[in-house]
Amino acid sequence: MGAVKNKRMPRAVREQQMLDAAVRTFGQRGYRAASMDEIADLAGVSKPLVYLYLNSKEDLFTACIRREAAALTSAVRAGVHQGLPADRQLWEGLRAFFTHTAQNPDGWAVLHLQARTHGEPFATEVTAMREELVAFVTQLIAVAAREAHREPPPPERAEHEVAGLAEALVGAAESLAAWANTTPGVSAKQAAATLMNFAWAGLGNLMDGRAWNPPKS
Amino acid sequence: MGAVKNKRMPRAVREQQMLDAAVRTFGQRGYRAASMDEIADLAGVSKPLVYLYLNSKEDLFTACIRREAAALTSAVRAGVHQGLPADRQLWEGLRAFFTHTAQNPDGWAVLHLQARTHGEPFATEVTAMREELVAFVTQLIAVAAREAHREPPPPERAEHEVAGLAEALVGAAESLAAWANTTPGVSAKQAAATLMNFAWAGLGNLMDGRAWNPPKS
Amino acid sequence: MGAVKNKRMPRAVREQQMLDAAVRTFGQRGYRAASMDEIADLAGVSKPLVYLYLNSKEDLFTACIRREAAALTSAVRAGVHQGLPADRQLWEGLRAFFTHTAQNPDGWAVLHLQARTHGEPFATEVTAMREELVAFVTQLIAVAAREAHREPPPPERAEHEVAGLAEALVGAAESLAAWANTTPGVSAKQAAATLMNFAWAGLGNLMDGRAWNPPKS
Amino acid sequence: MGAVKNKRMPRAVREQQMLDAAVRTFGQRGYRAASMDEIADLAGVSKPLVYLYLNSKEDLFTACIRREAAALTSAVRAGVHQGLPADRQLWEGLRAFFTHTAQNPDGWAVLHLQARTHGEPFATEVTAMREELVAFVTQLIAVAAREAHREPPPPERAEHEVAGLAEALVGAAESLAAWANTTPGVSAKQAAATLMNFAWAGLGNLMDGRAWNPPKS
DNA sequence: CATGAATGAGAATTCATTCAT
DNA sequence: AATGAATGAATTCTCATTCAT
Repeated sequence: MGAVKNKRMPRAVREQQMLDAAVRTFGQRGYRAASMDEIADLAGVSKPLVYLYLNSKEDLFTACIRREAAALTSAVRAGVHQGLPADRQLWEGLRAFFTHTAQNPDGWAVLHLQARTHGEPFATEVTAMREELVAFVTQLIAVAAREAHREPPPPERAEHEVAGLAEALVGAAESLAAWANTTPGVSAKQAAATLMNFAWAGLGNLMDGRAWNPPKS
Repeated sequence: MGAVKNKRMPRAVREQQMLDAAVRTFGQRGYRAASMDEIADLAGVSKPLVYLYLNSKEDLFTACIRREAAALTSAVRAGVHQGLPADRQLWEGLRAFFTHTAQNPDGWAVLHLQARTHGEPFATEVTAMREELVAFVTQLIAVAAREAHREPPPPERAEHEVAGLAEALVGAAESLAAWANTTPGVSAKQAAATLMNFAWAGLGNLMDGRAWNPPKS
Repeated sequence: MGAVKNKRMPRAVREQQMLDAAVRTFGQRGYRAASMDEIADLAGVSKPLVYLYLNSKEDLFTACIRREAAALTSAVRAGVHQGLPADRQLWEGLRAFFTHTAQNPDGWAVLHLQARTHGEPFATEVTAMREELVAFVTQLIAVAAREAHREPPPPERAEHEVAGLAEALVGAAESLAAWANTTPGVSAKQAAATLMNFAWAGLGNLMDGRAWNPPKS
Repeated sequence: MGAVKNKRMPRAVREQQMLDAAVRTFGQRGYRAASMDEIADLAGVSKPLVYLYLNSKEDLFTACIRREAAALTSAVRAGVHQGLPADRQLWEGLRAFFTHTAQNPDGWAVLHLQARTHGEPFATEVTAMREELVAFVTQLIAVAAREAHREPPPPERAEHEVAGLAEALVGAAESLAAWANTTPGVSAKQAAATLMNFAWAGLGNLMDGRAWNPPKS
């Protein structure tokens, strides 16, 4: 069982305990495999109470997604200090992102794996967060362009490219994180640096129009 | 329902029909949410036949993973022609990758999302495929370095850097593919181009020693 | 259907109802042929409740065995009054045994037939009860020998002979009980008398050294 | 797999192979737990052939019972030589019985455990065999009475008593056999002698009217 | 605020049995 | 004489969800 079975706690506290238990369970077992029984047990309450506060499994999962998404985006925002040069801002953002996800593996699993793997009510929830992060990167690019005294790329063209870039970055980051964790002699910081390098060069090229051009065929 | 109704087919054929149905169902619903009933229905056979040929849900899922992994790696291999310059080879590989995943969205969902989201028997299956792709990319990077007549960096340092790059590239490709599949208006070729651009610049920079260096803090 | 319909009973009560239904069903149909559906119906509850309280078919069967074994051994013990002469004690024990098995034919079928017919988790359960009965009989035989003021045979030889007799007696009682239960016109008392007669004569002969000796061949 | 998969054998041979496999499987797994698949496999034939020759699981089981019952009764008859004194005949009969059942544990399990544990079509089958054995013992008692120049007990009274005795004997024999098998220092022959003693003394008493009488209570 | 008691609906898996060849 | 292909009908077990207190 999880928390000590304290009787009579204010609702807000109980709800957080439930969400803690739910995030942990969903993250480790997956949405379908997680059972309300296990979650209630882990939270140290009875099942009916979970239903009373959070309505249904679907709603509970949604609540998890929202809480974890909010936590992640604020962690990233909190890590970045306006006024720094753009590359430094990107670096700090990446670092905050990696730190937070590493410290909340279950929350990250919920956001990245479970929420995307289980159909429509949930995928939409994550999209909001994703868009927020993309917006943040987009803005950084604008800043970088200004610093370089260059015109930012026309928004239309940029949109897809930046979104794709964000996807690529997250995927690369995940891969690198897993790889760094399992390869001796590679530190998290080194992995982050590799990624930053990768990203910064790519960004630079894109903004300069110095693109690699596909052959005709 | 899927195949034309029923009637006495040789085992090999039936098995493929079942795998087709299973990949589709697993890819769309997820491992847990997919029911053997639905799969059997979609394959146009009765459930017992599915069990007779493929033993269990777990085995069926594993068979799906293996088939799709094999299909993907051969598609990539088939796309690449030895003898071309390295950038061209990378481009062809990426294109083959994105094309294949775009044409087999369910298969890709099985490999990228479902197999990784559902515990141990399955995650290991995908690892093999992943390693094959990483090895392929690693080798391409080596070729590229040779072509550029540049001095290879001291082996120790290089090894990790190249491996990290390969990991990052594959991870980025995986994420991008999923994104391209679910984002209307993004073609496989565009996705490939985005990534290629991104990657090539990063590769170039790194090989030139023009690396971005993390601040001290 | 068994109990009066349904409605909110304390767990202990429900569990006994379930065990009643299970013993009846297992005893009549056999372990494999009995279905959890039928048991739940007979108990007047839904299947999930049976699983909630008793875990699995195997556990349910084990619980039946234990309950019936305990009931039988206490019935036998309760029937015997210390201080009586040995033949009288044996007689009371046998009577209690046959009476109890006659009144609980399903329980006896579970113990004697089903538990022994269905593999390892169960056979072991019955062994404990059996050993208790054998110990009880063994001790009675010793008492009888003392009462007869006869020289006990040299311990080494005696030990095996007494143990063998006790085994034989218990086995005979077990078979007779099953037979009496299924043969009309045979009362528990008659069965007990037949066996007592049989046993007492054999015991007397053996203790007098009037043994039947196998031919050489 | 059992027999080498010989093609094209005459029906009679195949049938015996099937019955061999069936007896083994039924004896070890029990009637319900034995699957036609396993039996067919063990016999080295396809399932449809089993159905072609033996119709159904029920019929197959019945055929097993009949074959094993016949084998057991003829073994006992063959062991006994008319003309010997009655005690000697009983001894030989017991010996033949123990020998045969020890050498055919699966067949004996089918007859003694499975057939009696699984409802009506089968129980009746065994009854025939049982009656034959009881008749054999009854006749021996008559012989013994004649030898002792005593009147045999009036048939009516005898019937139940003798049947009960037969039951008790079988039960005792089984117990002893199991006990002898698991207790070091006890040979099968000793066990048989213990039983013979037990039985012979009991028989003598019964025929003499020297019965142990239950108290009034 | 909190829970013990209870269930409808569905999940995976197995099995005896039949057809068409 | 023999079999590969196929299924209807159970069976065990799980789960999200609700009452009554």
